[in-house]
Amino acid sequence: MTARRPPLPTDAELQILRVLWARGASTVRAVQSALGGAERTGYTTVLKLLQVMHGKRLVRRDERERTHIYEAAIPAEDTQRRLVSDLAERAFGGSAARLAMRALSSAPASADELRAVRTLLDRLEREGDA
Amino acid sequence: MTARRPPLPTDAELQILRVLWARGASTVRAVQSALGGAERTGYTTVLKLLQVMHGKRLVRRDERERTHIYEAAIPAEDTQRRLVSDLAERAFGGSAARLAMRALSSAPASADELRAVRTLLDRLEREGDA
DNA sequence: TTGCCAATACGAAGACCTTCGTATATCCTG
DNA sequence: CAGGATATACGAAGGTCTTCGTATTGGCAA
Repeated sequence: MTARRPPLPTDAELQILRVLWARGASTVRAVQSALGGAERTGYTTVLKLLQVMHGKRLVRRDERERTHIYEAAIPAEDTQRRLVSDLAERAFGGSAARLAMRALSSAPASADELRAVRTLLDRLEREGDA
Repeated sequence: MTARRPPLPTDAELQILRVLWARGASTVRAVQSALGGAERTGYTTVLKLLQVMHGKRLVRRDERERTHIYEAAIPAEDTQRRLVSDLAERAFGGSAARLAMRALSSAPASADELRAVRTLLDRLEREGDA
């Protein structure tokens, strides 16, 4: 059997992953600061979360130094894809396209973003033809 | 103050809402059957869920007859929009457009669906110009 | 060396979700 | 009218998630 893919991150876990994706490998302390400091989240809370995430293989950990360094085990793109698929499954009968349309029509997107979507669409239709 | 909007549905709640959206107002028994019968979900489980959802105002209930009739309190479109916004917030820095792109590039969409997305895009860009 | 600060590990509390058992009421059939 | 089937109500168990307190260890400065 191959190494299992980790489960989808929970809410608090996703918050931490966002920090790790943005900052790259980080200490617990750095993650905690990025989350808004002690006002928002206690240090041991972040630590515990990272430990749990390590158990789930959502993050990797470098323990060579006393102060451990954590980094996301899975790129943002992959995780985002899986989150979207999950939502499509749960709320859109499995159709990611319907989900995408709901997303586009729900929030006002900038002209730049709309252009980017169109470019992507062009590419997808070309590939579909091929 | 105006009537509060209900919270986002949980997983099991969403499953039930999907039945109510598809079938319209239904009895507990009908929902349970639609979910795959007793093999999949016990009757009292569905009942309890609907009672909880009623408490959260996710569903409305007609109690005039002994056998209550439940219906979704919020249309599928609205709830889907809120679910998408929530995910955009949690995993895409608030950008629904980036979420849409991830959705489109993650799952193969049919040509029909791609056309529909393009049409929607046309409309959005027109409205943006206006 | 002693004592302090910072880090990790661990456990447990409290919240929410899902599931189901049981109690009770109501209806219908014979 | 009695008995069974079917309905609702309620409580509680078991799971997961998030939070934090406390214990312990390692390093460093005076």
